[in-house]
Amino acid sequence: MNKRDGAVDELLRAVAGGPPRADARRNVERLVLAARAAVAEVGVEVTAHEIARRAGVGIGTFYRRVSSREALLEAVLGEVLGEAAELGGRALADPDPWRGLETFAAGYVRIRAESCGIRDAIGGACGPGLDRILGELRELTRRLVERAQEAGVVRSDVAWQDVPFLLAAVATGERTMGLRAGAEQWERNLRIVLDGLRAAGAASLPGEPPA
Amino acid sequence: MNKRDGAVDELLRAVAGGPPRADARRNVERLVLAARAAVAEVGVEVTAHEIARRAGVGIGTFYRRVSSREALLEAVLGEVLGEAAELGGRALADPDPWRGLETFAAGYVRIRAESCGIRDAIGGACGPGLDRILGELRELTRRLVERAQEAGVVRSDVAWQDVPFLLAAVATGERTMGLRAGAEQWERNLRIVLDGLRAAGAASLPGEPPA
Amino acid sequence: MNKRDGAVDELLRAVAGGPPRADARRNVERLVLAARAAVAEVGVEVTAHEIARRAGVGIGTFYRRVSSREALLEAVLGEVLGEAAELGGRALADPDPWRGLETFAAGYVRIRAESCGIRDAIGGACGPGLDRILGELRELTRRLVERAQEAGVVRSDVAWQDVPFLLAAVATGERTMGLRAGAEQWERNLRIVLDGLRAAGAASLPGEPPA
Amino acid sequence: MNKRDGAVDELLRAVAGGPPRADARRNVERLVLAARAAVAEVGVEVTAHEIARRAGVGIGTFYRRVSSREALLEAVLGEVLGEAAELGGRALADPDPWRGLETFAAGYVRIRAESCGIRDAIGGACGPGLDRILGELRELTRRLVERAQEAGVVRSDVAWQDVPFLLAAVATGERTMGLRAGAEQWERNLRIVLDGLRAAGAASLPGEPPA
DNA sequence: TATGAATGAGTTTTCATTCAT
DNA sequence: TATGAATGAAAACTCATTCAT
Repeated sequence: MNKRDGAVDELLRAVAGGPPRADARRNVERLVLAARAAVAEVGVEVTAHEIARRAGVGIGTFYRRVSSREALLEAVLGEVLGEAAELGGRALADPDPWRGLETFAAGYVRIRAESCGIRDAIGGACGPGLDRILGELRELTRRLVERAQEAGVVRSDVAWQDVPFLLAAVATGERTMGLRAGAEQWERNLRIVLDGLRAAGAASLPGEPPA
Repeated sequence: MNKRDGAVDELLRAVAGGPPRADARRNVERLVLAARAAVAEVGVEVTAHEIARRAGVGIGTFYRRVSSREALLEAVLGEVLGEAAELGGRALADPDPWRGLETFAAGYVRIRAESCGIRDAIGGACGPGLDRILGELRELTRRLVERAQEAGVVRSDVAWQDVPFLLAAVATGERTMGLRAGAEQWERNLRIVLDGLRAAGAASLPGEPPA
Repeated sequence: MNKRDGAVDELLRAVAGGPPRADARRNVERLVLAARAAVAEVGVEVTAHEIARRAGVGIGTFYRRVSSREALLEAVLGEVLGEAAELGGRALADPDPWRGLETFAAGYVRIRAESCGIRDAIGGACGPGLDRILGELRELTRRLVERAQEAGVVRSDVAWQDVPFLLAAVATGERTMGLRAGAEQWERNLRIVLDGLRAAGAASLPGEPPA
Repeated sequence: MNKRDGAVDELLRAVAGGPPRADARRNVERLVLAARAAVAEVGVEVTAHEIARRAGVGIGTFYRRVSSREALLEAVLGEVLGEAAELGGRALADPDPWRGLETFAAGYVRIRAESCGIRDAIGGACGPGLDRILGELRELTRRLVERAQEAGVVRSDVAWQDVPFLLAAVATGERTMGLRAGAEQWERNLRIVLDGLRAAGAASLPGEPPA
């Protein structure tokens, strides 16, 4: 049972009392996978029936395993965040503080963009199931940013809490102001943001860092 | 009748032949106002009934005045964009190219944030009613950015088309990674982005600018 | 005020106390005319607004003059029936009993077909406003048929009350069984029916004539 | 599963992949039955809710089983036409050409009258689901009429395509010209029409037969 | 008086969720 | 247990009719 199964386990625990049967686990896995693909393809508004169909299970099984459509989406989110945390761990292992931050930023943005529809929900009013992974992710972000600041490659007026918001911002929608984004638009955005984060920055930031 | 009534007029024109009656105009205004507030509060998915209720009119009046829920949202968008364009004009009148861009950026982000729910739709598949105002806005953005580049205060590897995407990104959601944004979060984001846009930037941007 | 204004007068009487003003009468006439054209064009399901628009009056005037959409359709019906009765009178003046019946039949079918949508309602649950004209029409039919029977050109086992039903049927819909009717289909139908009515007929009719 | 279940099967096939469950089939049958009765009673304009109520199912089941109100009406039509075609087959098996035609005519009119509201739609712009059965019905009609003409018992100036229109005409409404039809009115009408179709007929028909 | 603005019940349809098979 | 049938509360939108201007 690797780290990324956390979301699946969460769901299984929520229902059963005894140890989950093998087929139950398989169905939950299928549902999470199908939901992720479906969200990526048609957006967060996918219907429960559509997800069940893609997972190859009946709608009855869907609700027996998942308790609600929203709970499943939360589980998908948990998976995505788990991947982001893994990535954060690897980034922290990079001896170069700036490169580590850069790597994490790029990966985080990409992962987030892939689960495009749910991104609005990320960090939103999530159930307690996501608290642990979110906490982990915050801790990783804090360490990556502070290490980079100590190394003098990130300006010191930035708080580590600013970074999640900045990264959340990078993956914009397909279109704005009547313009259509190319495939690399978010990479261009990220470059600007990272350049803005470098030590060079002069004026101090307004307001307080988020809590 | 000031410029910002454009959207209201648009809707009135779509239905009646003669000059619109006072009460009709009042109701359209109420509807646009209510829709804007409702979208800001509960998101683009507000129901027609809810908007009608907030505007204090019957559902029949809603559809008589507005033809469809989507048309009303488009009108709200038109209003928001109109305000942004006004702001852009004033920014271009500022003799300092950097300050002009900065002013526009801050205002644009604020205006956009106020109509938060529709922001995803901005620039999306809008009806022709918005084409004119979007074109105007693009032209303003182009002139503001190119003027700043000619003055050497914005890095030259940025395309003016990047700027709308960067600004669209700045006003992030309330929460991310379990953190809650303070009221000035978008201002902090904007500062970083603007610093990233300054001439100092070294590496050239990847990919192609959006069309 | 000729005979065909009966329907208009009916409506005027239903509302006003004193003698109807000239413009009131003009508006009712317009409404009946517009309703007739509208029904012929788009069917009985025309909306009140559409009729008002075609008549060039407001919807308020519509209801002030007409009391209800249904009442207006009934008035149209009254007009149509009035024309049919006029025709019946002329047919009775024809010295040839068979030719008289034939003329009436053809005209009645044509008139009925023109007000195609309301034909289902003809004779249906009409208000008392139509009773007089319907009675007149029945009397004319009776005399035409009985005169022809006395002259030996219509079989005697037919009751005059059968004829309205036979004629009502002749103007069929545009399509049936996947076939499309030509413009003269009802004339072909009528010819068959008239031939069936001729004295030649052998077997007596089943059941009782309608009351 | 007899022939008359064709319409039910059609609807079931449209939704499910595997073999339909017993309760699903029961509900479709109920819906088709209820729709048929409802149409006969209140006309084609019956609401989906009303049909569902009569069938004793929820509105959700209505749409799960039937896809749309119109599709259900088409299915009802299909059933009716199926019954007519069966009857036509039996009529063709009758060695007496005239009696065969007579039998078919009577049955067709009766069947049609039962689904009185949809009769306007018969042959109208139907979906492809009805094309086959309509074609079958046309072919039967053609053979019945031509056989009778060859036997010299139907006048030769009639085209077989006239017959569907004539039969469509026989089943008139309940009331016309203020008269109320007795139960056998359509039988009386049919007798006249059939007598008109007999070989005796003199004058040739006007216009062209329908295509 | 004529106008047309406002009304809201009613229509078709969708979809999250429950429950019988 | 897995299935998919059934449910019904909305949602968008229409239209006959009333009422303020």
